[in-house]
Amino acid sequence: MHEQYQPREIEAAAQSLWDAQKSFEVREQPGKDTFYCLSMFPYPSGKLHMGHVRNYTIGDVIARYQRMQGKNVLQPMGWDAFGMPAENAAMKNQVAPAKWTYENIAYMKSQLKSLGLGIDWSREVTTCKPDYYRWEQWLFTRLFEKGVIYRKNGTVNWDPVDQTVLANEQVIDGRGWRSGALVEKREIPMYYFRITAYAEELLQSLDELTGWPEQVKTMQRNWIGKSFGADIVFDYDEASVGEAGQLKVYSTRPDTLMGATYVAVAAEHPLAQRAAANNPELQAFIAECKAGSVAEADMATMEKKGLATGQFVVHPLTGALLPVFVANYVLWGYGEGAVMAVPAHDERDFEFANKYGLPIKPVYKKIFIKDQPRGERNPEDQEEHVDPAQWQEWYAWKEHLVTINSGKYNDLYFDGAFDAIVADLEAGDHGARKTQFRLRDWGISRQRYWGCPIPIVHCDSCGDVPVPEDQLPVTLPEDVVPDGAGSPLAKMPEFYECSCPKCGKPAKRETDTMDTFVESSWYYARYASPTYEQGMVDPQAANHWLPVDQYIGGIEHAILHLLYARFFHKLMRDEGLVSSNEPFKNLLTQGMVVAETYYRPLANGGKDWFNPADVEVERDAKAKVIGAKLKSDGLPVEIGGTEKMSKSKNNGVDPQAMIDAYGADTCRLFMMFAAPPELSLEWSDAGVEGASRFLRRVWRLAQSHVSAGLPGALDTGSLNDAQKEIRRAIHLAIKQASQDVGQHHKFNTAIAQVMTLMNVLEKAKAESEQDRALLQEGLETVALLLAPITPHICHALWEALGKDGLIIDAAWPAVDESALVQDTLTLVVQVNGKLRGEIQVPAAASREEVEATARANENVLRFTEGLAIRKVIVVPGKLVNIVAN
RNA sequence: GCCUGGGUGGUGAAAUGGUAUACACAGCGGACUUAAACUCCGCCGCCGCUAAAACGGCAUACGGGUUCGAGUCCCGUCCCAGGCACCA
Repeated sequence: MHEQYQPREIEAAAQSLWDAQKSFEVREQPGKDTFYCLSMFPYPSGKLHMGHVRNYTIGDVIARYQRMQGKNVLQPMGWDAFGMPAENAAMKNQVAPAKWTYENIAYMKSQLKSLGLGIDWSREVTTCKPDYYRWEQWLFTRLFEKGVIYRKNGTVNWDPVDQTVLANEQVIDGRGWRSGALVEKREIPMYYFRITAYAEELLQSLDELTGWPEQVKTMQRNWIGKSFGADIVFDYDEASVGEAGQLKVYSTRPDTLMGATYVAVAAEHPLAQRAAANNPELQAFIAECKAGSVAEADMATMEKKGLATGQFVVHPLTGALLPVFVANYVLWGYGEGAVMAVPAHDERDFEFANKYGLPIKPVYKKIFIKDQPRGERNPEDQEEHVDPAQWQEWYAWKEHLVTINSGKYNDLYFDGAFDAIVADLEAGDHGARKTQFRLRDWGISRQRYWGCPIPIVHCDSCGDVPVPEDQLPVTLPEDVVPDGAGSPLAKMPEFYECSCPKCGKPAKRETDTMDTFVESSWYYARYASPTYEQGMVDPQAANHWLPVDQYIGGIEHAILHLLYARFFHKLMRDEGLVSSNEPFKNLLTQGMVVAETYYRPLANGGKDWFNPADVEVERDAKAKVIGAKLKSDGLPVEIGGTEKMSKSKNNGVDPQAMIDAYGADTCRLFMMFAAPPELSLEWSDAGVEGASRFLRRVWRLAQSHVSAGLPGALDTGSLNDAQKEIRRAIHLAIKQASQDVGQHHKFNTAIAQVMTLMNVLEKAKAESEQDRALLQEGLETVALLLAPITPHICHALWEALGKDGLIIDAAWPAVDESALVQDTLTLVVQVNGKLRGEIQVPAAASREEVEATARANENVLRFTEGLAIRKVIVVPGKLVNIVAN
């Protein structure tokens, strides 16, 4: 064993041994428990960033821990290789996206290997390769024939200068990112996955996902957004509209229909179009509604504007005429493209009504009633105006709402009003109860080059014809450099000119590609049989490994990716490819990696961002940060706060520099120790130094222990008190680290336990053979507990400690409960909840004995003097609280 | 705007409703060293009292509430972050 800790040599040796022995290549082993540990695969953007390192370290720790539990562990890796950044890089550097992507993959793969991840590289999957996407195209054609995929118009951001469709990200303050032109909304035909047909199941089966964070399930539930309401039909007022007809709206609040004072329609709605025909003002407003991006955040934060059409519709219950407005916040393509407005009970409608002087008619009032089942009015009910202070004391009185100003529907609670009004609408054929979802069908057409071609041929005679299986894949040419104006494929006759698979006549191939979320929706299943050529997945292999036991990835994927993957799994299930209902049994969502930002304001109002590595932080005597200056010129810079590491803020720290300087183990240890996985992690150079220091301490202790020769076996029956304390520390660490790693994935506290154990072991005597045998047990424990986190150093320690076999094949240590037993316990004593002293009691002491000892405590007597003791609360093993006044 | 989280020392953080600040980092003091690095030892929330301690008071974003006891549960407010369907 070398005297100094030399991470470079140790890590290279361990990694080449694992490589040579194919230690992490797995195959199906019937009868052995499987554990499929999956981290979200990276987009090959160039080099690894800190988020990747964190994500894959967490996954690797879990995978290695499960292996030590005796499981057959599958941990694969691949590349989410299609996407926009490759096209942007291509335009900037005049390189084809394919070349750029493959070079990035090669470099990032070498980086991942240097981290020492226990990955089965024989299963590597790359989504931009035809042997992967051909199966995506195959499934597409099956689903198209089944009607799960269909074509309709959708709204996109249109850059009128570049003549191209823009992603939401490419629209900055309503303008195209390259041209600077004002963006418009435009309708184009697109293909859609009918995800809404699975809305109910996607909602219901969230309940089965007991291994998912509640937070993520709540977000998905709200996203799917099941609501109970009614369609409500308003007849056109023929005099003002000029023709007969009906306007349909959906509302979750038909109970407030009596308070509706106007209706609002989208700019594209037929009523709006008709009214605009000879109304230039309305035409201008409709044009204005088309400006801006399609992003919902933009729509929701923009100023709510509207314009009266001069048209009216008839209230289905009262016969009153309600004015029809065109409003920019009503979206065509969401529901009916029209809403009824109840200003008294909806904040947005209230604001709008005030702005345009529309009537506001309340149909509910507050009452306070004695708490009892809803629907039963109590003769003692209080009408409004109960003093809130008084009300809080009368806890039995609860606030409820009952209808007013609603004619025959007066004096009802929500349910009663809802039912009565919907019943009348149904009877009058002007509405119907309806359950609706907020979830919309998934539009997957992209007018881009670097994506999976949509396998459809457009034939003048036969319509949209899916490409037959024997003509798949539709291969994407890999030597194209896009120019940012429209889709390159649409300008390549050699790509789109073809003949109809049905009738053989000349036809045109679809030139749109698929949303890259499609590839990432099923890669986890392909890993089970990555080279299978007879189908999308080998059902036998897929069912052996799936569902994924542990999925790990960023919280930013809580909705879209995770919902699409769940949807795809159900599609594959319904194709007979997999037998499970859900793809991911347990989910761990990691927080972001953030770092401080530094900048200097520029004359043009912008900011010049400096990398933390180039900045020197100034502190006061108490080490509080008081300023920062640039290392190169020594002049001050502004501190911009901690943010997600990004190119735009120039606060990224390259993980490679850390790996090169300290080694993979230090890097992994720091990442796991700095914060629990779910929290965001702040970058700290000093923290890395600390992690490195700890590993050197472990190495030094092991080295001095081993250099004196390995001791004989430990005799646990003849330990002195000091040795018992040390052995207790060893097994306490095992117990707590096992819980932290195995159950809660709190690697930071598990590491803290091992650090505490190291503090004990370093102070332990190493004189007698028994001392040294105990130290041997302690060091073996440290190596085993750290093995998943810092696998290289532990690999070397295991060998140095004279153990047979590799530590990757060793079992996770077991707790010896007898080592944890204590004779006396320390309890704290409180008086009225305030800490007043400590007492020592025998572990077996009765409640009475504990109470008596507590009451006899000097400080307790001081604080209870002159007071009557009302109550004594004894929490076994913890504390005594004496209540006195 | 809507949905979901978060806010604890100088910093990262810890705490099944039961001793708030474990474990680290930074800082300060000391030992070792020709010197430095490494390493080791000690101190380290704020305030009061004190020669020093003992001791006491106050602190978990802010304001209320429930409880013998609240960082943790409930109500309200503020701030920060993630997502919002074409970034991945």
